[in-house]
Amino acid sequence: MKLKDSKTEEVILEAAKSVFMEFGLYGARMQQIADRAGINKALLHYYFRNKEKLFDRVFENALARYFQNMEVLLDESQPIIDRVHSYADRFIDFLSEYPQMAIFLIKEVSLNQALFEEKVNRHKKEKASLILVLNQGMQRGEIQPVDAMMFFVNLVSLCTYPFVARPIFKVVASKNGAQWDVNRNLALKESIHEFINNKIKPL
Amino acid sequence: MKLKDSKTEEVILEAAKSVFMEFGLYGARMQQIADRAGINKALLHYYFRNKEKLFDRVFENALARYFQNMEVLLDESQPIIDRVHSYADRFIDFLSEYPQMAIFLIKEVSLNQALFEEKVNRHKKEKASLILVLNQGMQRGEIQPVDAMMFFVNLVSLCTYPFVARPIFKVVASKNGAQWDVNRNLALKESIHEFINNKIKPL
DNA sequence: GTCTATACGCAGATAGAC
DNA sequence: GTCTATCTGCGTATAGAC
Repeated sequence: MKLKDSKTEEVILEAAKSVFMEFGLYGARMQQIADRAGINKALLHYYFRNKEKLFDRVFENALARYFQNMEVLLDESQPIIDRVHSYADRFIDFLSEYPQMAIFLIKEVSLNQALFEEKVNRHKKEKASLILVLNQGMQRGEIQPVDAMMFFVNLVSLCTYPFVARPIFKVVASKNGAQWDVNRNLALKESIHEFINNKIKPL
Repeated sequence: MKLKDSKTEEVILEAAKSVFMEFGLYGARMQQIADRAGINKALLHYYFRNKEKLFDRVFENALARYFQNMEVLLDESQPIIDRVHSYADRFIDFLSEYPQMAIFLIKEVSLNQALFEEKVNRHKKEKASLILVLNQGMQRGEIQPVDAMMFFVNLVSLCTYPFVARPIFKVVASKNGAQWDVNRNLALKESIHEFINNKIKPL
């Protein structure tokens, strides 16, 4: 029955999130986390015992947010194709707000796949899987038949990689007299909506 | 006039490449590079002075290979739309052979954008920019009008992210009774060709 | 050129005062 | 709970023998 969420603990978690997201597990420095939290290094260990455990907490939160996006898929009041459009929009909004999240996930997952798998399983209670919903939509004849897994991969790629590789795209853009900015999100969404319609919109 | 490429130097570079690609600049350990090269740690410093300089050499090679892909775009004997298809295919073949390359680039670029920009400039001699070629194609009426930068981002996303986020996709696939394997490359290519045709193929 | 041994610094973790 | 001071281990880098 612990009602007391220590203020300090929250501050630390917030600082840890920002540092871990920027530098990853191994790149992050406990000193920097302490600095951003405005406290001492030793206090980090007092609250979270060690770096891995602190990271775990941050990672857990990140994963929760990541999977939380999928819930829109379960809104039975909307036709499936609309849910897919919303899903893409939310995905991009999420990444706009936490641009480091994707690369943060990838970095650590690629270093420690087993850990990731274990953690994902803790979040799998939801049936809000795009692939599931797509298959459902195909059975009902609500959408065009597609390879659901491939569609999922394509869609997530279109949404995510612009954020993951933003530094690269910015360089390419400037070398070509083009723009690649946050304010291109709307155009990105439109482009993806077009993709979705081309692939699964009923004729 | 140095004709003599030291055998040891090559072996070290090969080992360094594999370790740096797997763990990144800061994650890589000189000891592990030495181990994979079958030599001693001190010898690394003898040949390359320090870790950063060794990394530089590897990074340089990676960038060269990365940009080398673009050359197919300049083959005037082919219609532009075919070049774009080839470009995508080559991109995927490249990433199949060096699956760590993309994430390797992203990791380090996101940590040190300035360095990346400087290095890219050293490779910019080529006019083989997809964006340039697209604009050319539009002027000639060879392809449908599109936002060239957005098309570039979409296309690169579709090609690259499946490799970058492979661990994640594998987990998702297995949780949904689907497959996500190297041997899905052909299907991935087909999917991307469809995207290209939808976007820019003349009616 | 290649090795062993070692110096050096950094970052995570702990001890212990307050 | 929060701090300062300190220990410890690891990883880069160097010295120096062969």
